[in-house]
Amino acid sequence: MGRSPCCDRRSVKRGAWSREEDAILTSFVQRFANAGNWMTLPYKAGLNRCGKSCRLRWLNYLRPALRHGRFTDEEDSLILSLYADIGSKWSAIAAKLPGRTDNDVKNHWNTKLKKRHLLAMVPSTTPPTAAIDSPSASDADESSLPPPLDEAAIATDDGEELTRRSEELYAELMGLIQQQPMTGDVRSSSSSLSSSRTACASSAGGNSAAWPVDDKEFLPESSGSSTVVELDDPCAAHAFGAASFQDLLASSYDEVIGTEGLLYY
DNA sequence: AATTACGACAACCGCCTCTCA
DNA sequence: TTGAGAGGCGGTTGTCGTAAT
Repeated sequence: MGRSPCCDRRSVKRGAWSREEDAILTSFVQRFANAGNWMTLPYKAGLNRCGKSCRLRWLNYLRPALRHGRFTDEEDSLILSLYADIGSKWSAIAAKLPGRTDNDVKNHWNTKLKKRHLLAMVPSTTPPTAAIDSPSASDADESSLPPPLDEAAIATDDGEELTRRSEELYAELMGLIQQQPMTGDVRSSSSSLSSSRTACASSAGGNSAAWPVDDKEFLPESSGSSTVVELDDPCAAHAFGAASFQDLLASSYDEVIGTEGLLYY
């Protein structure tokens, strides 16, 4: 009550993310990973989305090293155990499950494990038949099996493919940018980048929290390479001048990808 | 074949906490 | 010390696919 929303809901897009949006967000976050601000990201990247929505999309779905798909028996057991200990602290529980997000764990709990938990709370007067245990039994049977090959392959391939294609696009994009006249002296020296970073950080309201991808495991190896260090600047999109990240993507659309679509396959 | 019920999960909402000027 | 802004988190809702009737 009386609390202003973080963004104007009428002017930002809501609902399911398109593949193009995913690609833009992934490329942007991976490239400008060292510092940044979720609230200004949509503007910088040219995404018509709320910053919080971008953050959520990245953390819960696009972030590398995430594991999608069914939970294993061991994961189920761990969740049940941790829930008994600490309750619905989903972020804390998820922290114990590599590759899982709090949203994943929460959803899994609400759809499956809650029932199992409630059944376990039922006094043992009810016979522990296979039927009673069936959610766990059947689930255990299922979850103890490896995921269906195609499903696992799809999940893995999608993630890797997205990263790979993002890398490719970015490389192409950077090539085009190198050829474009810059409105500012962005590339001239690392010192100018430093000043750009400082200026941007202050202009962003001083709250310059790093992207949550400072964890090295989430970054592609190439992102730490010396060839891209100069561009790992959260203000680089601004420093590009009038062109937002998406503008640049769009301008290079035909040259890089052709007219078939951006990154999606 | 059509309809309904249900499971799975992505996304949103709003409150709380933290950081910084 | 305090207020504003941003991030984090848990609860909830919406949507889609599929199984059951």
